[in-house]
Amino acid sequence: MTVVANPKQNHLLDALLKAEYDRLTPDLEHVELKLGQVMYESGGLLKYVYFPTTSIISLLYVMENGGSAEIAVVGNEGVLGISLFMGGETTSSRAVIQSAGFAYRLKSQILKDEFNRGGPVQRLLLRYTQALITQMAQTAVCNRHHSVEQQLCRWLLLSLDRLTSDELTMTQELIANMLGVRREGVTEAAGRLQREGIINYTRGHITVVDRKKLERRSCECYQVVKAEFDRLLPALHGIAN
Amino acid sequence: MTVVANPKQNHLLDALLKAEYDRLTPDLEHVELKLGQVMYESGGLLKYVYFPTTSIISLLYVMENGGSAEIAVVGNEGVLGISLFMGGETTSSRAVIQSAGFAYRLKSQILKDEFNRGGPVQRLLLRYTQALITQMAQTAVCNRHHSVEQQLCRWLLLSLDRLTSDELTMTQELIANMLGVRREGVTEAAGRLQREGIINYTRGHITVVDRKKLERRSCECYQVVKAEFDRLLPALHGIAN
DNA sequence: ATCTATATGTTGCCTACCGAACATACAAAG
DNA sequence: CTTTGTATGTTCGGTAGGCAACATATAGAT
Repeated sequence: MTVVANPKQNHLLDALLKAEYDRLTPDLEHVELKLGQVMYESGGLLKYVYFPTTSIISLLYVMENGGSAEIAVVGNEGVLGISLFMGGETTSSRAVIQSAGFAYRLKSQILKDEFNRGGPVQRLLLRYTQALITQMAQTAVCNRHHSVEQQLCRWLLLSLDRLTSDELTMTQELIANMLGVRREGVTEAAGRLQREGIINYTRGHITVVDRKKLERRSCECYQVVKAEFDRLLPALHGIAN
Repeated sequence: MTVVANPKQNHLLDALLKAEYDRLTPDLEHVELKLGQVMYESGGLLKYVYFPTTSIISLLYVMENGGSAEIAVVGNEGVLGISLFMGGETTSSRAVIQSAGFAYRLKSQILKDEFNRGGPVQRLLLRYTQALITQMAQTAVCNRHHSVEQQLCRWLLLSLDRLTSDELTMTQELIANMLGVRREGVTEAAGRLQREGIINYTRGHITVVDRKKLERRSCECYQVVKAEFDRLLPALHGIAN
């Protein structure tokens, strides 16, 4: 893959009209994000917002007792740092790199100014936020009702959709952290999926072999979230919105 | 309580500047909402938005198999129908009256126009949305990690904060639906709380006797959500925002 | 005052998941 | 090619909460 880095790898940036795109590009910085890197700490200030291209960022809530749970993920379909333009300045969750890769970052103030122009950029960002809300809501439902295996499938699918390859670099321990379950639970579920030829993994590398079957093993939550993203953010290449 | 109905009973309306408040009031309709009434169906269009004054509305996701889970609640601190100005037009959740009472409703288009002016009303609504997002995120965490009893406490506290009285009209069956757990689980937890003199209930009426103890029995989620609402929406009476 | 719908109480069994402790086995570095 | 850190496998007992089936009690209607 010798694709030259390009802001348009991020769907939100890609959806901008030429005028806005040209206004923002000079300020976009291409940065590499390492696995496990903490982008935002709960309660911290947002100096930059990030538009992932090949990376995936996980929004994680860490409890007082150290337990954790993933709230949502942000990949090339979105942007990290919505609380900036929502007016909160900070969030109560932590943002961690779930899958190493690249992103374009932008100084907070610049995005804020752009947002406050109130034009298509604002509308686009709000629609994205709405999709993210759906993801969070569905996570709540999923946490309540679905088995570890179903959730693992959902999680793999959501990750897959945000990557170009069908392999993800991710230990079961880390997945367990994201899902807020024990590692053993993930091991068992993953073992089952492997035995049935749905996935394949070795020490931190998971390859999805049979995506169709994976979808069938997942709970409805994956489809609900995906459908909502597709509805709110269909592929619009500079078509405004 | 012979308080004359007043839009300012809703904190968002109360926070408006005089100019905006005067612009909107002529279009506000005072309506009564009955327990169990469905305000929005999943996927439906939003004809009105609602600013509760004495009612509480529950955002509920209903799964394919009929199971359900509450995503968030909306009371006198907020507004039902954020997806309107977020650009989604619809949501994937259902909105049900959890506690009967009154609300002011506004034709969707009017709020949308006001939002699109981009002034303080927009900022206020976005900050509210941010608080709501926190509530959803915390619900996800809570569903993952906390016991039925802890969740019941959190739920009672959140409801209490949105009412003027310390009594709520609500069967255990309904609470169970909201929390997405079995009724028996609620019965047990409620029984324990009653035996310890924290609450008191009889056939659909729950009275909170010792709020302090209730807070101690709740998980951290209640405080996190409350703190975020207080931070983002402190009592601002027409102070703009 | 009685009836009846409905809210609450209770019990037993079952499964998924937790917590902890430990065994194995692979990959990368020396 | 061996070492060693780390990822994965497995097992055990414990428990919360699921599902089902039923008992009781009370508010409100007649």
